[in-house]
Amino acid sequence: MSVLSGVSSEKPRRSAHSHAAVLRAAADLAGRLGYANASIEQIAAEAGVGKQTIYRWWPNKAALFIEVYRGLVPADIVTDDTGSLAGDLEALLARLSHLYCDTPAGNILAGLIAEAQTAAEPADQLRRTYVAPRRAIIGSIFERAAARREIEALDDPGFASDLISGAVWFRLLLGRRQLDRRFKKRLVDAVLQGVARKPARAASALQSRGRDRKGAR
Amino acid sequence: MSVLSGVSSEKPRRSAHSHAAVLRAAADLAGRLGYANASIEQIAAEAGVGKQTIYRWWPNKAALFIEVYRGLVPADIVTDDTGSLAGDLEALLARLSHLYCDTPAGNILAGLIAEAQTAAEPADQLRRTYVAPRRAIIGSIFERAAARREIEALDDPGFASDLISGAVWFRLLLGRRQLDRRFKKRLVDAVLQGVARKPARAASALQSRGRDRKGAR
Amino acid sequence: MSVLSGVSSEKPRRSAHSHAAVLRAAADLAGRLGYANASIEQIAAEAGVGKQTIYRWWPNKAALFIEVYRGLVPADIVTDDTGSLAGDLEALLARLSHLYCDTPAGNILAGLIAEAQTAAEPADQLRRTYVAPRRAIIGSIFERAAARREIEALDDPGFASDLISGAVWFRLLLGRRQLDRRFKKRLVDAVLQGVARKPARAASALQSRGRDRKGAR
Amino acid sequence: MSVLSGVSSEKPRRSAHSHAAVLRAAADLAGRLGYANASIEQIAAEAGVGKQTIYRWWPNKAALFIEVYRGLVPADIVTDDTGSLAGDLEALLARLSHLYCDTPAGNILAGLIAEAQTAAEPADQLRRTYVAPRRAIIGSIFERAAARREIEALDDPGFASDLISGAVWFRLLLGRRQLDRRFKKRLVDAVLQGVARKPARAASALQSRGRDRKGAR
DNA sequence: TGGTAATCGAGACGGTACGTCCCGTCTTAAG
DNA sequence: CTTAAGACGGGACGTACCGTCTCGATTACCA
Repeated sequence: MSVLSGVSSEKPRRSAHSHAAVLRAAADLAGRLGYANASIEQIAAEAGVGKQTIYRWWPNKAALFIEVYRGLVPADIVTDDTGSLAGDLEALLARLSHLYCDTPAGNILAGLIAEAQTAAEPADQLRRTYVAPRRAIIGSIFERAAARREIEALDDPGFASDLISGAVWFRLLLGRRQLDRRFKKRLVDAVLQGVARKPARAASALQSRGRDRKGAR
Repeated sequence: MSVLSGVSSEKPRRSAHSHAAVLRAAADLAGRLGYANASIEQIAAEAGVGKQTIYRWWPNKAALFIEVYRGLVPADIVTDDTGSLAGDLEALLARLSHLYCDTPAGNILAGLIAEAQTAAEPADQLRRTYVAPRRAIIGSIFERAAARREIEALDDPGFASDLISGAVWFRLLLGRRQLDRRFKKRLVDAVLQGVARKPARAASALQSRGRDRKGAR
Repeated sequence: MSVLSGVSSEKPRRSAHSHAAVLRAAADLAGRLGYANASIEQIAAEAGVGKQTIYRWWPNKAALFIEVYRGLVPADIVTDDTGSLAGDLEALLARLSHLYCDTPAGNILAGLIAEAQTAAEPADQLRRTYVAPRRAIIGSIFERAAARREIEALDDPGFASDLISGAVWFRLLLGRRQLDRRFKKRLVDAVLQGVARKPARAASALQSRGRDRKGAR
Repeated sequence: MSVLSGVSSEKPRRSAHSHAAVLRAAADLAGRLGYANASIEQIAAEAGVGKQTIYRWWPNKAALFIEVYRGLVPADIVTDDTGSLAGDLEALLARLSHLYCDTPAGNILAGLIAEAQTAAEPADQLRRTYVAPRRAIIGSIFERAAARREIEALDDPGFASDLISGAVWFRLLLGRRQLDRRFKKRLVDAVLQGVARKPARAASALQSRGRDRKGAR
């Protein structure tokens, strides 16, 4: 079962058709014009829907686009087990790169984060929709690694997640809009050595990394 | 001399007073209402300035706020040498925390990044005003550490900078709006172990901090 | 039996209760907000009725309010014989004054007339509901006067009616919203001398009136 | 000097062109669709003007249309002296008939009167723009007649005016939208006999008119 | 006496218009 | 010739109603 599912039963949405059309139009326009320039007016027109229908179901633009964002994140962003922590992280980075470069998701997310600076409610929803699932995904990757005794269990998986998310985010939104091979490599390395600890008694593992335990807080 | 200064000689600004008043009003309004809700109209009114005066000197809202942002970053964000890499990073984090939590800088930056997703020119200016100076600062911190032979010189200081900036950014804009002690500690640790390498023969460096290092890659 | 009654057998109205509630709510709202500001939406809400129920029984707002108007005109607006033309006219004016000043009828009528300028169907209905009955009433007053040989029969009673109705209308809708004693006096006088002719051999009639310049009423 | 002139110097209207275009478009649309259906939105569009420009200069639709109405009333509605009261009144009726049948003035006036039932301010303005000038015109006709000793001076010229205006109004707005020859004749007769009094020693006056009881109509 | 159709309230739907805010440009008058 | 002030054409906001359209839930009539 997906981490991001099970959210659709909020209200008795009467017109499933209109609902879908609005989300589609919103994603479209955000892709073409950017979050800020995608007006409710245009979205309504493009969806062939009255403005009121939008305002009926979403309290504000942010709420609408949070649902749009949710729809853009594919279920399979939670990756299969590749057998190694590095492999899992690389697979995730590939999927994030695709999500933010080939869909309007990056643009939308930037707009949402900007809006979240001022309004409290969008901020909360954004944390629930974006931060929490992201931490869940990355957390489970580390759990898997710990389960296969590749590393010890992290005592703050949220931090690891934020480190990765922040780096990706920074690179994509302020850089060249792509995650090059080198960047991905460095990021995986930095995470492996910066936040992960080798398991205590791990003969073979000790050789491969030789990192010791005391002092790293 | 500051890394971020020396940019003011663009045009023969007739009214230095008006210029300052606009920047002050813009910072004020962004602080109170957020970047998106601070309209040129209000800024002009609050500054006691004609709208045209704003449009004369800045091509668009983003350009104005980039200058506002620049003005909010204090010269002393480039810290003195504390004698250790960890110390320097901690000092920087403290200053960033202050900048983004106690001034409208975070709010403005979020708005600018959102705008940069759509428009090319603000994106460029933003990279020049924000990304580049930030990399310069962090780069110089690592250079200092290499000079005192605490670490080897990094072969990609930009990556280290982005890793730190991204993490801070993520935490501040999507989290609790503060960098708690634990987070700062973890981030410094992760950077030290994740991107820095000990110098080949590192006798003196070991002394400079009680932290032991043997075997870190 | 009233001149304006006997119109209710159009359809098998299922819910007499709803029907009445709608008319009541409409009259109420028109009184409080004016014809134009009384929306079908509010009327439905205030009547505790679905909008469809209103649209089912009345083709448009004008039709609804024509029925409301009809309901506001009391049966006894057709006055008893006071014995003289002047007396009958004065009695009518008193009733009209009450109707237009103490009920929303004036407000509604103004709205209906405005609407009738554009739409043909409301115009027709308005003539049937308002102009025709008014002419009938005033016509019968003059007939009564002719029958008692106070005046000769008018050859255009419609004109006399319009003259009176117009004057009342003008005064009420554009003036001080009341018919003062002096106005009523002058109007009756003007009608008596302006449209009525004394009967050819009118000995008795002259007595029955004894009205001349000085001391009328 | 015209009774209805001297009103244009209210504010420093910046764009005389826009001002005229709005009035023209409003008159046009009211003529085509009626007062109620002429929306500010359409007027702005047809005039090639921003909506705000309309709201800037007129507080509401009624105020705008009062100015439109004022512009539709021709200066020469104040007629030359025809030499007799009957002639003057007939000339006025002819002009009113034209005004209300061949221009949107009637439609607009109906809308304004309806609106005046609810709002106080439009009601006042309407009295100033419509009722007062009308009374002035008709009053001066009667004054002229008194001056040439055709009748005695009226002690309530306002009543005479309202009687005429009301009759015309009623006929035009609720009838066949024209003032036929017969109606005009009857109205002039009724006014002459109903509100005007022959002068006490009226030898000359009788000559000047040659009109007496027999033969009228 | 149970079935079935019309009617009921509620209110969602695609729309139009409202009156307001702001955009970026243009005009005016004062200095 | 630059200001502050603010009008201009325009686009979007979020709201109120329009008249039509589904919904179940009564309800009243026929079977």
